[in-house]
Amino acid sequence: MEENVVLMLTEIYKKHPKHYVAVDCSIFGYEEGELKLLLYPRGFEPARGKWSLMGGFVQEGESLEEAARRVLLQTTGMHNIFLEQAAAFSKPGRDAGARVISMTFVALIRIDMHDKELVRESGAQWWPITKLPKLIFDHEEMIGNALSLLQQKASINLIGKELLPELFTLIQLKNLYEAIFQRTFDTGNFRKKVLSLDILERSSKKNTSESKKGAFYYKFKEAETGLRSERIVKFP
Amino acid sequence: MEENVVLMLTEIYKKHPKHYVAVDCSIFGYEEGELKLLLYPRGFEPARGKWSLMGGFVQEGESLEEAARRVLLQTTGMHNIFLEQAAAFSKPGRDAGARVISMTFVALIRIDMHDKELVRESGAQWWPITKLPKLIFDHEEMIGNALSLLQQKASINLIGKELLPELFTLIQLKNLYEAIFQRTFDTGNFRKKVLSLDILERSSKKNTSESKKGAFYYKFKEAETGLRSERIVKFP
DNA sequence: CCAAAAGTGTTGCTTGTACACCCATGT
DNA sequence: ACATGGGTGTACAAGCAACACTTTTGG
Repeated sequence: MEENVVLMLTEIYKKHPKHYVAVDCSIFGYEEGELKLLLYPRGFEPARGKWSLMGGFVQEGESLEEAARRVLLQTTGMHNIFLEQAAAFSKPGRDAGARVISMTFVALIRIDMHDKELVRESGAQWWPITKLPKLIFDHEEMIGNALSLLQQKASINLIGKELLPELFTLIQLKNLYEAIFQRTFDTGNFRKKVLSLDILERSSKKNTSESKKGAFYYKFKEAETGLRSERIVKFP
Repeated sequence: MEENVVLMLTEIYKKHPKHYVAVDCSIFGYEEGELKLLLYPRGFEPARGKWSLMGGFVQEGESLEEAARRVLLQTTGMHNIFLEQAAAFSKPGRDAGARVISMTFVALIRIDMHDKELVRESGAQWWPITKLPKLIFDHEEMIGNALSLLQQKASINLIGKELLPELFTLIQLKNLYEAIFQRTFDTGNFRKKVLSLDILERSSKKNTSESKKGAFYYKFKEAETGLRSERIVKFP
């Protein structure tokens, strides 16, 4: 009897096809004043060796997020990466190898924290967002979408915690924002805006390597888990 | 030889499991001053008869968007519905019947345009967003997410074209926004803001049914395909 | 006439933007 | 001493929010 019910249960599902489901991660980092993206050469046919986003297939017992975290751990060696769903790409012909539905994620990591060995082994490289190589399939569209989302997010939440080192100067933060939005911001106005949010804390240390006068290091306050969301910069 | 290559191609994919993929649509409409959602009683086990979002399984040759449009056509009789991806729900245990990965969509429709017969046949009903019934699985979370997205969108793009009749008064538009954000807006300020966008056109007709004085009907200008995006209301 | 909704105007406050200017210091 | 980036101050414009006021018309 119990078996019978189970049979009926699965019956309706069985009428429908199953699909390969993958995740692809746009991994953003910030280094040398540039916003960068971690890309790797695809390891299998078709399009082996071509540049692509980090990705992987979703397994039986895992959610999309878990699959994305697994991929990130494998390629960067990091846990606890900031991760957010972006969009699904599902056109039947999008992957030349098979019908694959792919969910994209935006990941933000601190370049100074990741496992450089692991990355080197896989042949992955950091590419400045302004000079990306040609990518497989629809990965360029994925990146465009991911960048829009990052801009969207950065315009209403102060980001930086995820991309900058523990301590950073306001100028570095401004440079990050300039890299994300590909435009300049007024120094004074940017400072005022950011400090008015009251989520940064000035440390006593100064960065003397980038200027003669030296700039105070700041860090994100502990408790503030980004709960407040206010417009940081006008966007678009 | 050719066969051999194809074999190799598919080999790597074959190592991975396939999944049921579904779409679930949060169908919003606006009627009698209330924002409403179209729900229907689930037609099969498990949870047969319980309220749920309109959904369906993704078939072989169709994208997620196409699947969503198919579902919408089947249930409302309408083509060309405004549709936007929301989020993916993929926790392994989320569907009691089988492991199903579901992509949610936000659909906006004009209640006056849909096929009421078709809706009645399926047993579907329009529920005010403020008084929803209990829903299956994680559909309540899906709706919460969809509503946030709708608010997000409405805060930077003037919506209304998708939800209101061809001709509408500014008061009706304000009521729509009040229904979406569950708060009131100042009449004068709302008018000024909306008209300053210069995307509405005043018709010569007046609506005399809702007031003694009568209110001018407006409509969206033709060419303006919503390309401009400006903050309409502060959100949050 | 007057209640009620439509529509306009005024005012003060907050925010954004441009830009001038002072500060500290290594060379 | 001065060039260089760090940091502050000011002044005007734009945007926002609150609310008073005028208009129209059916009952």
